[in-house]
Amino acid sequence: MSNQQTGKPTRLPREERRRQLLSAAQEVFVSNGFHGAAMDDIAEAARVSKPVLYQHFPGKRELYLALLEDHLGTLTQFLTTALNSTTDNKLRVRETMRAYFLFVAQDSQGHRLVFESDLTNDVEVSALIEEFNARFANSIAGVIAEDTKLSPVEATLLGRALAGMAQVSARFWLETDGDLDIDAASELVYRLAWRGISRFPKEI
Amino acid sequence: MSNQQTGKPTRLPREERRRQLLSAAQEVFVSNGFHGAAMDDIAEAARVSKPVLYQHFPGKRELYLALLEDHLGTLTQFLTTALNSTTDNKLRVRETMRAYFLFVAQDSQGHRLVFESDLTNDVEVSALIEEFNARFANSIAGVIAEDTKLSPVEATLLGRALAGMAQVSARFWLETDGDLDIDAASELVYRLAWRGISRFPKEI
DNA sequence: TGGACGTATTACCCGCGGGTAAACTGAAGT
DNA sequence: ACTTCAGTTTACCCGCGGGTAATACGTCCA
Repeated sequence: MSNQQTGKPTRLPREERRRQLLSAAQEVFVSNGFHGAAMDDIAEAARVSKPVLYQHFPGKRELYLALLEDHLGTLTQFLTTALNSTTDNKLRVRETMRAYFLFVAQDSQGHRLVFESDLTNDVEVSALIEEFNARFANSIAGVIAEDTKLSPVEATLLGRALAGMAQVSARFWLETDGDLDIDAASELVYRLAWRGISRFPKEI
Repeated sequence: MSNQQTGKPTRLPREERRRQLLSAAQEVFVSNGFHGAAMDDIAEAARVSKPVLYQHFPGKRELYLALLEDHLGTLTQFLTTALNSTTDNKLRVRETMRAYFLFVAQDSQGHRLVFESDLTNDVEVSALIEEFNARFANSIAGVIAEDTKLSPVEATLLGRALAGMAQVSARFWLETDGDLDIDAASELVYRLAWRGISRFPKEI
């Protein structure tokens, strides 16, 4: 493996190289999954030899984890921004739904690592994802508890339900791009969610 | 590897052996995932030597697919029964949600293969799952379209959203068993869903 | 100018695990 | 009893892929 198709090794400052490696790994992991991605593939995608990879990351797993944490951080930021953008619960739900759609629509395809990981048997991976889901669902549960008289346990279940709704619908929407623009889609799902939870305790 | 801890090989009629192998494979796949499961593990779990496995299934992949199709079939049956159990859409949604919870609560843990597969990069696996999701979401979309004036595209998105809600909340509920019994949990999520979709086109 | 350190590379190791060849065994048919 | 054949086992192959020596190259600083 030569660094450029036919060229000499290009030397890069450590941080820059690291970013490049992460970006190459991202692509390969996204299109092949963790198990389908070979370290050789990633090295090749980065136009670098394998040991370079191991100078920056102790192993494949850690490389993957670095990316996963990265994207979970981004998504968390999207969501907290949305949640804090207003004090009106209705608008809060609307903005949060929109944030989900925006995250999924990012060109990095980071959502695939988060929501379609094929490394779910790794305890650390599943812990990271579960921790994120728990935090997010609990935020929603808080909003629900505020507007209804449901018990914490019940509110948490509904929080998970709505989080799942957001995640699944956003991913589906992305696949069918063109049919519905992002605003129309997220607005629709938001309305579904809001109608579902608002004034919940009352009949029908 | 001897067939019984300390015993001689036990000979079994073909069909019976096949069922036993499937059941052993099920356990191993469920607890280790596809990639974490070695054919040796499965053979050992079935108290059988590896070539026996290959007499019944051409390969690991096919063994996995057999199980996956099996569980998707079961779930499909649960759902169609629920969908056909009434003509009242409200009750239909309720029964369908309940069916989802019942499926997840089965002791076979089959839902893990379906909803937490780590073989999503395999085209056939993802096609099977996607086909199922599409069918189910479209059924819901039909119910929605019947009760609202949404376009097919919009109804489909909401169908996916509700399907995702059912799936995610049922799985979450299973993890926290004890807090809420299955009827209370599925009832709660059903109400969330039904409030969300019923009379959708009207404001708020 | 030269050596020291960080950056790369080539070339290799080796274990895990999917898959198989060949031989063994025991029950059923003649 | 002898054959036969399905069901089973032992013992092996071998490639993929994660991970690692050992080494070369450049650049900065004394």
